Amino acid sequence: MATGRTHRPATRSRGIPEATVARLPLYLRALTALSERSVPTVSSEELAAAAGVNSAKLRKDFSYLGSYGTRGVGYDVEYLVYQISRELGLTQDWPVVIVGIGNLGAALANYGGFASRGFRVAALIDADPAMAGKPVAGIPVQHSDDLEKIIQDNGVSIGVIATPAGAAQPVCDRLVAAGVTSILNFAPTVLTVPDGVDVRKVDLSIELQILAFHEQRKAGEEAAAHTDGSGPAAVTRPGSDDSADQGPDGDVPAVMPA
Amino acid sequence: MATGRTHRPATRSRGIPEATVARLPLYLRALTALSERSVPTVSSEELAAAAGVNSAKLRKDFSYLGSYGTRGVGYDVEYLVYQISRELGLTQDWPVVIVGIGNLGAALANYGGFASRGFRVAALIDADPAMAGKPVAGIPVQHSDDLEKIIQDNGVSIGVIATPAGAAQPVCDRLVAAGVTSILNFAPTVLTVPDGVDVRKVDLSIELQILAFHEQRKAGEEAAAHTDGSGPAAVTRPGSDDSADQGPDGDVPAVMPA
DNA sequence: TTCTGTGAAATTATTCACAGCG
DNA sequence: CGCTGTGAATAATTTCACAGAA
Repeated sequence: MATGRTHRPATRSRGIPEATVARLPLYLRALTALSERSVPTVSSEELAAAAGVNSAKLRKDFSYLGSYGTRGVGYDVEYLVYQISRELGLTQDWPVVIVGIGNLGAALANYGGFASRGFRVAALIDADPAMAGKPVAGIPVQHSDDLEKIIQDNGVSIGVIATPAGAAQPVCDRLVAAGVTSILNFAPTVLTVPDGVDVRKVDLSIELQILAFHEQRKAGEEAAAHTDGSGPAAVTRPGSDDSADQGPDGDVPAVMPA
Repeated sequence: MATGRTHRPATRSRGIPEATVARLPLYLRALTALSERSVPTVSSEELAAAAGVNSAKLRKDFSYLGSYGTRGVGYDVEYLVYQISRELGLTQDWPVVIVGIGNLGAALANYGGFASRGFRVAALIDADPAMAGKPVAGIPVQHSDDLEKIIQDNGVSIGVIATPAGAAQPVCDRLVAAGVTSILNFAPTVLTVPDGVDVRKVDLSIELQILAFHEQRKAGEEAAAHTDGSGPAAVTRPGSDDSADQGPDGDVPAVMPA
């Protein structure tokens, strides 16, 4: 468990449910687009469509922030942009460090949307001495020996880990020791952090595996038989003797008939 | 939901809750690590710790798959690896295309974990003619004119979109028209897809914004005043006159006193 | 009349706690 | 005994549906 004992949901801040918090950026993006098109007001229905949620959910979400709409009219775009930005803490500037400047780290450094709203790449850090000084996205890479100093000098509280899996936990520990309290982890590892540190994870292969699950289900729906037989055929139940390992599809009854 | 009208949860397949499905890859990774260390069995407690969840949840999750454990002992690592792999559809091979070979697309193509388990990068596609033929991660980039043919020739059902935001929806439409039914979207856009197509989204700036929210909350907890004043100061409520706009922090009353 | 804001109901997810198998 | 599997209890989230402001 990333956090030790479940203390407080660690999430229900000011009463805004975590699920709502996770959608605020979505609304904000849709609103920003409207703002750029100089659209003055928007209804919950329209905004919900733009954000890909349903309007009841959106209204409920907004109700946690306050009563920012006008009945019969909708929401003032600019005003709502500001309110959500403030709620998300984007009216201030967050210096961020990226640790691990490989393919992915470099891509992140170059990612425009990164810097766009409230976030600023304060430093790029890599363990490879050969990288040191080399500019990536216009920012010179610094060696990880100086990690602590970089964090402190820049007042960084958000760190992005894009190292290989093996390096992630040590890097995480150093970041946390140096004062980082929020971590975005791209390495395929479960990070252990002390209480009070937030970790969010972005994991490509997990997302693909979830898609594969649903994909398989779809396939099994139309063609009930697709038994491939190519799996590790010799796998047997440890305790029990044999029983039928069923094919990969949908609604077939038993899997382990005792 | 990216899908228009909510039809069917699109998610509750074979009765396995979506939240459980989302954790199976986590368990699988932890189990694979154990397997590589030749650990024969593992208790729910140990495995849960390795996966970063609590053991009751893990047991409940596994109970949806069947009774794969042995009371008093634990779970057979190899057997469970196989069962979860099969459940996730990873005993078969999923050809994947990546569309948009910029920084991120290239990083994805190079990402090892991608190919590692059940997934194979069947093709890289980019709209830039200058990219065509250039190998990335050992795979020659193909031009997007041939997208449909590539999908069909390779029997691709999973597509990864790593294009700029503006190109994402058109690319998505073409992928879907060509037969792709699962999409992993890295572009910061809400994709609209027909019913039956699954979309998962990976969005760096959304993750950062969620972290910023919690970060701000932490800051507000110790120092109630951090009023920056740098926000769009001139923003006023559209309809109403004043009323109490509540402030950004925890439980402290007002910060935006009209 | 239109569209927000929100109680209440429905659904989904998590956690508890313990019966019972090995 | 130890540890799984699971009903039952609790919590979180989503959806419904409608009162009421503009």
